[in-house]
Amino acid sequence: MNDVLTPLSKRRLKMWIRLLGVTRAAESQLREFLRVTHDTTLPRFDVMAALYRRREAVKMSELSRMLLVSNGNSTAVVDRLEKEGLVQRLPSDQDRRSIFVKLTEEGLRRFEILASDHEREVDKFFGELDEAEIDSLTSTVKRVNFGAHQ
Amino acid sequence: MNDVLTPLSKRRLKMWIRLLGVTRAAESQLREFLRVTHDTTLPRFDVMAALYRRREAVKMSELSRMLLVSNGNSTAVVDRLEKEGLVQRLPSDQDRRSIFVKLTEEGLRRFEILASDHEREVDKFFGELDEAEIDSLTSTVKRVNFGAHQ
DNA sequence: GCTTAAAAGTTTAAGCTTGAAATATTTTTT
DNA sequence: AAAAAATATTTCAAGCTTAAACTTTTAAGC
Repeated sequence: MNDVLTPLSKRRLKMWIRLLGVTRAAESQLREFLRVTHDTTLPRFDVMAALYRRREAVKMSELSRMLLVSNGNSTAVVDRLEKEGLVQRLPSDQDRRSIFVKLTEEGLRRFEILASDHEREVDKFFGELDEAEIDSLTSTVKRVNFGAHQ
Repeated sequence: MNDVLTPLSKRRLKMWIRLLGVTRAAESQLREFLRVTHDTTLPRFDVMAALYRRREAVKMSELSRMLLVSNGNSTAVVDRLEKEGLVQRLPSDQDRRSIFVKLTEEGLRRFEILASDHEREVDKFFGELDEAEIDSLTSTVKRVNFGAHQ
């Protein structure tokens, strides 16, 4: 199964398939969790998390870059969060093309609860992995990120 | 950065965020590749790959299970592949509720080309990783899969 | 200053995805 | 055998996602 005779490219492929499987399973569990216990979705959580991390207003385009999604996508998700009163758009003084987004008071409050529950859920999913495995996986994956993609 | 004082749950969270980032970047590159050079999509590729792996007709419900997607999702993607003449539905003799799907001749031909190009693209994306890293990552991820999820 | 190019965001059409409801069939219970 | 429960798939509405087209604004080159 871990055949040293198997070409490297095939092993990379198998790795990718595994990786994709785990990621989808985790996303599925988190989506279900967010839906059932917090009546929200993963994309909305992701946007709120990105805004929370910065703690300051973020430009729409920067948000898209942070989340690796298209601009149109950010627009749609932010639209919904705005309708729910969790984020607000702010025009820029410097550049009238730009629009900043930030969490509202309510959004901030909600996210902090959300985040700790989310962390617990992630912890549950990856509970099998010990310290060494976590750190090794993190650093390996980090190396892939540094490979100049696109 | 790799702080041993950081609680395990926080490190699991960081790992998950990294993992998600890499997976999305890879999916994005593969999607682009499939679109530009083969005029197809990742979900269609995934369905064809699942059917190819079995080499035999697969029940709709089994297909959904293999891909970790909902039944409605499989129905939609298979609909499109069927319209393109790449897969066909076959009613079951045993159980008139069940429907089998399989690649057509044309679908088989197309997939074999697709698959080798896809493998090359995956290889390109994960090119940074050496043998040891690949195998370590694969086995770690495999361990997560075995944790009785859901 | 004027023209052209570039950048920021939104809109649009098409496809993907989900969970829930609906349909049809089979199996189990009574 | 009839009723009830379970299973297999599809349909539906809503939301997510993308690439491409479009609008507005800014920057660069002349």
